[in-house]
Amino acid sequence: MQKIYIKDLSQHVGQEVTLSGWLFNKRSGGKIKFLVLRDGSGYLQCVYFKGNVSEDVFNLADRIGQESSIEVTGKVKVEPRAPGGFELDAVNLHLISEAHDYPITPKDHGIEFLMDNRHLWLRSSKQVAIMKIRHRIVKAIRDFFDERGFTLMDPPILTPAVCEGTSTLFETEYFDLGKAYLTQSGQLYAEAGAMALGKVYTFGPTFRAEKSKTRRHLTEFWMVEPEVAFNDLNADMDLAEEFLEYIVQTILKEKQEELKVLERDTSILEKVVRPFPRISYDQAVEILKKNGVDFQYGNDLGATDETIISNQYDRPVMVHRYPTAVKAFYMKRDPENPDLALAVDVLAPEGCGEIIGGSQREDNYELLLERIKEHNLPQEAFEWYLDLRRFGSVPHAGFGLGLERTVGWICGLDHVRETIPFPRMIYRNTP
RNA sequence: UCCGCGAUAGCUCAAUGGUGGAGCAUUCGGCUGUUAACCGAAGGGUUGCAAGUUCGAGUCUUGCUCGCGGAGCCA
Repeated sequence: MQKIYIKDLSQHVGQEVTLSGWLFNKRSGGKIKFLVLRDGSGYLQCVYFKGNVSEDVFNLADRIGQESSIEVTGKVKVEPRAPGGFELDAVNLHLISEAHDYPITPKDHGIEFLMDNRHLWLRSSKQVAIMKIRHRIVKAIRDFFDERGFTLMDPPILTPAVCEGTSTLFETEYFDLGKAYLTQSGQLYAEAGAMALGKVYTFGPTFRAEKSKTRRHLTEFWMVEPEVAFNDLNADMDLAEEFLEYIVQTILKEKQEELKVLERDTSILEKVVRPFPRISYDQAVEILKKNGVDFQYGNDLGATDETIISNQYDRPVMVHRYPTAVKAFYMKRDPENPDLALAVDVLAPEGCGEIIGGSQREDNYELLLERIKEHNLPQEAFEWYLDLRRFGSVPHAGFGLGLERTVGWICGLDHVRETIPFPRMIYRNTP
């Protein structure tokens, strides 16, 4: 028999079909049982009338517990009273594996309990919706760059130490070569790729051993990092803007059902269209001062500062030209004011904070070497990176987008821990 | 790392320093249209760990452990 999934039931109205899945919920009358089946593609209410099935089947329907795996057979009918609009008039029930005392009941649970049971929590309808949206965002990201002539280029996960200090890097032994570290970013490798292929993007997991305990931080998260030869900061911002619009509009178009499960207010997402406001760091500081924040010029924007700024707008806001002191060594200085870096952060609305950080890169050999020395970085570790400026250096720019923060924003979640199947955080690395 | 809050039944929570309860879940019974179904009954406890105050501690004090919220940190 052909395998049928719940999402395709509209094509089988009036037919007798068999579906397999798990018992999601059960309600019963004396001679009627409502078994809600889930199969990963949807939910289906199956009705067992005492007179329509054998006594064994009816007793089985009465007995099995939540999350028992089953195979149901019956006739598909349109039924406005059933969730989803379709119902199965069941004639048979086959038990695959019986379950009892499933810990996650259809009532409220605390976050600690749910996180301890993350492997089971993933079966809940909201978690299923989040995972489907995450998947679609990943596809939208790849489609966007693939359709625009970018080449996906995977950077290494294991890297030598190249950043300032090792306190935020996860460390591991690497044969006779000493220590290796889990990557924090594929950017420097993406720059090498851009010099080879013009337009590249990296997309993979990155790791930060920061002792951050906030709703926006994971120790292991996914980042997509495009890098484009001959782009300047403005072109970088154009790309970021088009990219975010594409992702949000794609999800709005294709994932309405999941957004509804998540009770997401989509009117906010509908406003995410170009152009996004672009303000300089100096203008951002003015906004903070107008809102009564005692902000020290030259500092980086804190979480609450970002919220105040993004609340001024109904769509993502791009803040550019930060003081060089708070930004990375490889960012190019603004030729009109060497105290500023040609950097941009994109802040998502609704207090979600930074989801993109990018910059035009320093392409001058001498200036880059100077910055490496200023930051007390080991020059020998950067010789390969300096080579990119020795041999055919060009202006180039790129950015990094945090996948989990983006998923959290689009899904309207208040914590990134639900945006990845098995989150890794400072105080949790199980299950 | 800092500030704040918390830990009581499988889960979510209640309990004036004086006999530890409820809802859900589980088990049993009832119900032919339920929508987190409903109705009736039963079982279920080393109140996170250790010490202290007290005639008496789930409740007050101290320490520890674990977690949660926030901050800092965060190319």
